[in-house]
Parts: sequence; C-alpha cells; structure tokens
Amino acid sequence: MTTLKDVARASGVSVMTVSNVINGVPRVGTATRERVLAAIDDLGYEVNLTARRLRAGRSGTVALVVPRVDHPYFGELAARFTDALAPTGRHLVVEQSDASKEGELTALSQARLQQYDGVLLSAVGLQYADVDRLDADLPLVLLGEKPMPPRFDHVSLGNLDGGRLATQHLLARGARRVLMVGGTHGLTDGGMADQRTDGWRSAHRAAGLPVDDSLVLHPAAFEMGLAREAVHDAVAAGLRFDAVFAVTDQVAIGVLAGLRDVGLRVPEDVQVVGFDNLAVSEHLSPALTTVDPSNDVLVMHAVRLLERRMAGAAGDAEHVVTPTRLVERGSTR
Amino acid sequence: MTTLKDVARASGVSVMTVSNVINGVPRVGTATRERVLAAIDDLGYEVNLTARRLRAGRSGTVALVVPRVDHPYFGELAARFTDALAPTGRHLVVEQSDASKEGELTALSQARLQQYDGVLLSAVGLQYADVDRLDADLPLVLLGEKPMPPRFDHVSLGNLDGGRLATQHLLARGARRVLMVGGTHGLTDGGMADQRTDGWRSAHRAAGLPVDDSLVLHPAAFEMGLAREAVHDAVAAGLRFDAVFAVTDQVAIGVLAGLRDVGLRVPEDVQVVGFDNLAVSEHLSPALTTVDPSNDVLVMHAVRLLERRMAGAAGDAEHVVTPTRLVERGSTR
DNA sequence: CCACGATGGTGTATCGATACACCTTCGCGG
DNA sequence: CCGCGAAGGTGTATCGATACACCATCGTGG
Repeated sequence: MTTLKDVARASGVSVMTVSNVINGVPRVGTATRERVLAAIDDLGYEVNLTARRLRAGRSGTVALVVPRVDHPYFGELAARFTDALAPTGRHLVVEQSDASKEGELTALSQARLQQYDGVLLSAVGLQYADVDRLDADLPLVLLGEKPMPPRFDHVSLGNLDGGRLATQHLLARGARRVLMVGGTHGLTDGGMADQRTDGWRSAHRAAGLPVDDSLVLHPAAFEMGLAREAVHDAVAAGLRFDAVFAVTDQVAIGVLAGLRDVGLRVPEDVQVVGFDNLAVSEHLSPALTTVDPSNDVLVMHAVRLLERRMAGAAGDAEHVVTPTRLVERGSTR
Repeated sequence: MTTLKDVARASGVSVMTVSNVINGVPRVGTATRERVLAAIDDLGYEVNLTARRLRAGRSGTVALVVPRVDHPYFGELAARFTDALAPTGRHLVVEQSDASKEGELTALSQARLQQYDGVLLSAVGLQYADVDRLDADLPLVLLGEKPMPPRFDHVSLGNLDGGRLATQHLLARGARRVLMVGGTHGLTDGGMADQRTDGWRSAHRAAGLPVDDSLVLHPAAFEMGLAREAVHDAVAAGLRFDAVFAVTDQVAIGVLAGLRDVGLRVPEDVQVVGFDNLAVSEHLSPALTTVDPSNDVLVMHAVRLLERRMAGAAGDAEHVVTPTRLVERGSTR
C-alpha cells in the first residue's frame, strides 16, 4: 500500500507538500504541484480515508439507519437521500438496524455512528431509551413518527392528517364500514400505526359516524402475506365491511390479494386506500389509491437540518411534519 | 469525548491494560478487570472505531455495493446479506454506486472500499475497466452477470438457464409468439439481459421454433413505467404475441399493467413470466409465474468466498453460478 | 536457596494524514 | 542597502488504539 511518504519520496518533496497538493492548499508552486501529481498517478496513490478521518475528524460520509432495506418504503427513502446528498459532496451509506446479533443494536451504537459526519436515523423499531443514550453533539436527525428525545431535530410524516384524508375519502365515496388493516387499538407506542389509526378515528368522528374498534385489524407485522391472511380471516369470521384503509401500501398489496382470493371485487365491492405511495402502487391491479406523504419534503428538511448540525449549529431542535396528499386511483370509486 | 487514556487515568492502570480488558486479552487480573470495567461504565467510554481500524487494520465491517436500493431486487439482496453476515459477527453497510456526483464512481473508489474488511460488489452498471482498476488484494467478491476480471471470486445467477426455463414453460403451455420485454438484440455488454435473452433464443431453437427478433423489446431502462409503455406501443404497432417473458419481475409488473390497460387478459389472452421472484410477485393480480434465481445460494456462496479471502486465502478465484427454478403461478396457464 | 516459569502489567513505536508553527528565499519600497 | 511581507515549503506533534517487547513479582521444584 502506498502512502503519502512514498509519494513524497518519489517526487522529492515533504509529505506536507503532498498533502497540500491533495487538499488543494494554494501555497504550492505550479511546478511542484505537477511533479507531485505525476508521482501520485505513477504510484497509483489513494488517500487513506481512515487516517484522514482520525486526524481531521471529517469523513465525508453520512449514514442512514433504517430497519431494513427490503421494505420498499425504506429502499425508496434511501435512494432519495442518496440523490439529495450527492450535490453536497457527501456520500451516503445505509445501515440496517433490524439486523442485530443477539438483540444487540450494533447499528445504533455510539461507537459505530461516531464514524460518520452525520446520521439520519429512522426511529421505527427503536426504543426511546436507545436513542436517548446517544450523545447530543453527534449531528443527528430523527426520521419517523415515534415519540423521541426532543433534543434532536426530527422530521416526520403527516400520519394523522394522512389517515384522516384516506378515511374521509372512503367515507365520501359512500363507504360506511371501513376496515383498518394494520391499525392499533388505543395508544401503543405512539408510532406510525397509532397515528394513522387516530386519523381513521378522527375522520369518523368528524363525519358523525360511530367508531367501531372491531374494524381495526392488527396483524403481527406489516407484511403482505400477513395482511392477506388477515383479510381471509376477517371474511371467514363474517366481519362485514365495504372499504379498507391499509396502514401502508405494502399492507394494501396484501389486502388486494386477500380480497381477490375470497372473490371480492375492488372497487365495486370493497374500496381500498393505502399509505406511502410506493413506486409499485400505480402499477397494481387495480391501481392503488393512496396517501402520498411527501417524502421529497421529508428528505429536503432532513438534509437541511443535518447540514446545519454538521456545520456546527447548536440551536434548539426543530420538529417538522410533512404535508400529505391523496392520490386517487382505481382502487376507490 | 472520552478515550482509553481517560479510562486508564480513572482506574489507575495503563492504557494497555484498558485496551486488554476491552479486547478480552486474558492476562488481566480479575480485580483489575473489574475496576476498569467500572470506569468504562462510569465515563461512558466507547471505543473509537476509526482509530482501531487505522492501527489494527480490521473494521468488522463489510460493504455491499449495489446500483440502487430502491430496486426491490437489490433491497431484498441487501437484507439477505445482512442476515447472512450477522452470525459471523460482522456488520454490513450498503453503498449505492449509481449515485455518482458528476459521473464519478465514488462508491467504487479504491480509497472508499479500503475502509472495509471486505466488499461484495454488484457488477451491474459497472464497467470492466472500473473494476479492473481495483487492487487484487482487497477481499472482494463480485456479484452479478457481467464479464469481469477473472482474478476476483464471482457469484452469478443462472441467467441463461433461467431464461430458457421461462421460455420453455411458455412454449409448453402453448405459446407461439413470446414477446421478450427487456431483452437485447445480439450481444451488448454480456450482462444479465443478454444472458436471459440468450435463454429465450435457446429455448426457441431447442423447440425447433424460429427466433423472431422483432419480438425483443428493449426499453431504455428496466422500470415498471417504461415496460408498461413498451407494451402499449407494441400493441399499438400491431405486434402480435400470446406470451411475454419479462427480463425481471419489476418489468413484469409493468407488463401486467400495460396488458390490463389495453384490455388483454392474463393468462387467457397473454401468458406472462418474470425473473427474480420478488416478494411482491406472489401477491400481484394475477400472481406472477417467475424464475427463482436461488438468491439464498448466491448469498451463501458469496459470504463463504468473502470469508475465505478475509481470512487471507490467496488461491485461485472461484466462479459460481446458481441454479434456477421455475415458480408457477396464475400468470401462466 | 536459587533458578525459572507463570502471572499480571507497562512503555513506546506505530498506523497514515493533517494542523500549525516555523523557516527560506526573493522582490521591492523606503 | 536594509527591512519586511509574500510565496513556497518543511518538521513535528497529534488523532486514539494496538502490537510487541519488556519488566516485576511470586510460587515452586530441584
């Protein structure tokens, strides 16, 4: 492995001069610079980022911590962040927090996160205490909906509004019994599902309709297969409904499959609304009506806030909630 | 920030003893060990991974480089690798190579990759020369189908077999004009699409049927929206076909949508087969018949080969191709 | 009763790049 | 012709952890 020293020797200057050339410090003469650049090219020298990071403190890298990237929502989010960070000259790496060895949250350890200039941390699946343990002076922006230590900047989606929007839409289209798949009964962790379910409740109240908690189905996880089964079970149990609000598009995909399995037509027999507006949703059969949570706004704010912290700003934490918007497609009338 | 020195001072021992405690070196007395651990706990000390990496060489981290994680195939792959690496005590981070600033392949630079103990590099979207530039002694396993420098271990999917399998299945089910969406005309880069298209050709020849290249549609990218439009255009142009082999499930989703748009029924009018067996595919309407490329086998081999290199093995590079398997669902008869 | 091995612990150089203070040399104004 | 500032360049300490050689103490077998 070639180091600064090798380049210095090869070009007959000191290591500092080589370092200065690499970092574009202007105090190097043109002839010298060229000699050094030639030597770098010659030896195929590349800077050791680990050493630079240790000495200079900066790494040029930002981490995005999400539960798993095989959930399309997080995959799409990661790609958005990558694009948003590219113009700033910083590089994004993705860490998955669900993949813990023996329940240890390795991805979340202070030691690991400290390697980065900044961290975008999706709060989904994390506990308040885990996050509270983190150093306050690590540039960190929280994403997602869980209640989290207020000392951190926090950007979240408009879950309450979105849940209300989705449900209102169904009610306005004539639905009277709106199944909430992936909802929660009462407050659990104050997270995404709680908030979206609250929106569902709130829309019922606003319309002067009763809130029937037996319509709230809570599968063990927000996965397509489980949602599909939940629909089978509900129908088998004789539960009557004329619409479904699925807590995520992912769940909605399972719901659409489940309804098809039991011979119910969408939107004629049952209307369906999702949440997230995944890329795949407009290509489903039928195309999925869904709540668009303005991920672009989320990303924009998160990057802005993180840049501010990385630049050393110490001010109060900012808490942002994105606007939501209903995207009407074929799964509702 | 607290360092080893602080802990040493607080517990009245040398930094080396603290280091030995942290690394579980057995030459530390029980009483001392406990005193040190107490001090660590007290001060909230966490090891500086950057310093450790610089000195000790190891980082405990493996990078997976994929084009983008918003493509479900890569998202699912990343999650699989994360799970496969967890038992080895190593940590996975995901880098995206498509996100280049001004066309620069930052994720692929030697400097960046050298930070990791090992690298799993998806060759999709990379050039031979880019990869050839990399140091041979970096533990690296190539994934994917492009022709790449043979000095690296390389695990790829059985694209040729899979393409043949898919097409054979369609022909066996009575199809006579199989549209290949996302195929290529002749050899382009020897990559995934070329190989799958070859499989399509090969199946035709094996069945004694003519190979009609006008049936090969090549959208600009393997995206749902473009595939959907490609189907519209083909139908509008009067192209006749009774089946579609989509180069990926992602493309197949677009194809299903496109066929629905123009009023063609699947599988009655047109049968469809995809490739990848994404999680979503079994929940589509109709459920998608697809080629399962044994990603678990891919992951297993890749991890095995990488471990071998990280352990210092120097032997010849191994090249593995995974077996493929057809998963029959509702999109074929 | 001494030599020697086991046990427990320490000092120092080092990984590679960079911050910072300092040193030359040269041109030019007074 | 001297002094001073600018331009170009260098030496050294340092970031934090670890490898390695070395040191001290003590128990025990010959």
